[in-house]
Amino acid sequence: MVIFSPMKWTETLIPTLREAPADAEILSHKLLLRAGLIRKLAGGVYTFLPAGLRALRKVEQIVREEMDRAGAIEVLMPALQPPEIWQQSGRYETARDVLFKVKDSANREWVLSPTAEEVITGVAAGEINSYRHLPKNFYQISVKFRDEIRPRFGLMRAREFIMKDAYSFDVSDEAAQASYQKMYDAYARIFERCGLKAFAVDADTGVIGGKFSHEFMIPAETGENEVVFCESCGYAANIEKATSGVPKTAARDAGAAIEKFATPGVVTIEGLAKAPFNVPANRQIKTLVYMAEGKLVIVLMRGDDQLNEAKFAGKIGTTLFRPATGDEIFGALGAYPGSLGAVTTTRKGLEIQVFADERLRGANEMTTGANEDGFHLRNVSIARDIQVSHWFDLRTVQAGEPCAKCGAPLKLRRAVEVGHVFKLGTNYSEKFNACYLDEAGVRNLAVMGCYGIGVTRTLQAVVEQCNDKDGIIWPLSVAPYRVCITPLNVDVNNEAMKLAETIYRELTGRGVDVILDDRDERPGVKFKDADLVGFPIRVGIGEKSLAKGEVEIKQRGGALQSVKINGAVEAVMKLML
RNA sequence: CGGAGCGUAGCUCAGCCUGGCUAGAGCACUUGCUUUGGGAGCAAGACGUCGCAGGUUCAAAUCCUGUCGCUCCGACCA
Repeated sequence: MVIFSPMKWTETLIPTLREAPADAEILSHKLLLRAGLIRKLAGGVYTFLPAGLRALRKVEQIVREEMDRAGAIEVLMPALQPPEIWQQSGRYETARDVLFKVKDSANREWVLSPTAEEVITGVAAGEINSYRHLPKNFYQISVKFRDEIRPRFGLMRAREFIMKDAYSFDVSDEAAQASYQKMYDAYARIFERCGLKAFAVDADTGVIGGKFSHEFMIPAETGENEVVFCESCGYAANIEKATSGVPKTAARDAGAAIEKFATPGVVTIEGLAKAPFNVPANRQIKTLVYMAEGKLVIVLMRGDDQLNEAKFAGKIGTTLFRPATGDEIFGALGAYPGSLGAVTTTRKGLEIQVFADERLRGANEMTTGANEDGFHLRNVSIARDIQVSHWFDLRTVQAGEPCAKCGAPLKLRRAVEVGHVFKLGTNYSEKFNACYLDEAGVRNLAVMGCYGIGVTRTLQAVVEQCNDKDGIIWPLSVAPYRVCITPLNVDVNNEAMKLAETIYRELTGRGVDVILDDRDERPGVKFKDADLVGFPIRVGIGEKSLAKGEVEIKQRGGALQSVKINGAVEAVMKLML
């Protein structure tokens, strides 16, 4: 249990700023800087100053308590990891974009841990041999490193950050499901205790792999995720994963022969939708060409739909793809983007795989590119004219589409991802040979789950959600100090200061973490700073209230109440229940 | 990785276009006086290799080249 010692303001360091540094963009980032909680060392790399560290430790402690309560056991794994284990899992390649690598003086390469499946599965493989040892769930709270393409928004997307990661090992799928549910429930409690309104959504498993996953999201306009949700039945999913009940493209009277027509200079869906062509976007087939692990692939979407790259990555089994260049496309198909199509007779490279979105299945009388610059084809029937290798749901859901479950219109909102739970299955167990002997003496692979919480990101999410024009409004649970005592005169012989010291000692004696603002500053400065830093409860002691035998107690963002001096401590305690 | 913008005092910024003497303001900091219930006033003071490296020039914060860093947008729709 962490002990939170009391503190006098002049003895710690809380360097508040009137103005936010110019490189902070979003509110929570500005507030963390202005309130003197963090300072930037480099892009995506931050120092936690004393008050910021206290808030961080409180978030960590909540996480720790809930992990322990859920039966997880704490470990600490190295941040410095040999690249061999990353090669063994295959993630040296698949996660190479985010892996930080360093070299030692012997020129040997090391990986700075962005997560620890490789290490913990190795431990499990070595140390867990029997069903009697299972289930086990290991967690750690530690610094992680990710070579983010673009760090931003302070702690929200950092190169170095603190993450709680947990890894469960079970004897069976059912048992793993129970472990997953325990973590899911623990996460809900953690975010609630942090004062956050979090909700869980179906999510893509991404580079980590695995069977399915849920993300815990905090609604925020500045969030980097888009979430699809249904207010009627409760369906919620990350846009990368979301599906809807949109109808397939209507089939019309078939039979008309394909007809090539000139479309000089028209290279966009919008262009073809305008006069003189007037082909609505939903009667067009969009032909996308990607280069995936050295091979070209064609993706067909309806003209008014957007390809969802996360879904696509899941279907082709790699994230290592990019849009093909104009020259690559011309070489294979004989036309540049804007005039492309997958009609069999016009395709040159028949070995190219064609992925098509389900919404196009059965569509006819469609228009698409002719693989000849300046020409398109009309009356295209997918079934008749295009060889589709794979049909998948590849489209991005849009707001207002009917919910696949209940039909109510879906909504979209932005959110910050603060936690992610994965049902992994046996991917990593296989690669690291994490096996156990069951009761019959048969060798089985352990079934895994993994679970992450961005601790530093969660802290900033609290700030993003809890603030007003004056500054942060910390929930009691994670406030750097719960109570700030503000004597308006700090002379040691002054009655206000004497009373402040008394209340400070009494609250401290009752285990309350309290800060005494003993700075010799004008009242306005102290009030402004207390509001900015965001202490939940402020006890004001000045001559005016002293004359009435009272002190003032103010909840941050709430009303001010005057209480008799001898009832002050009780009144404060009552506010913390 | 591509594009755009920005690097001048601890913070916010001006000065740069149109080169010119000891480089400025506000806030913060130090000292003194006054003030003291919501970011005080006056006075004095300290704080800068103008991101770095080249170049042009009699002369560079200012112009040119390179480089590093920071921020934003994008990295996708044919």
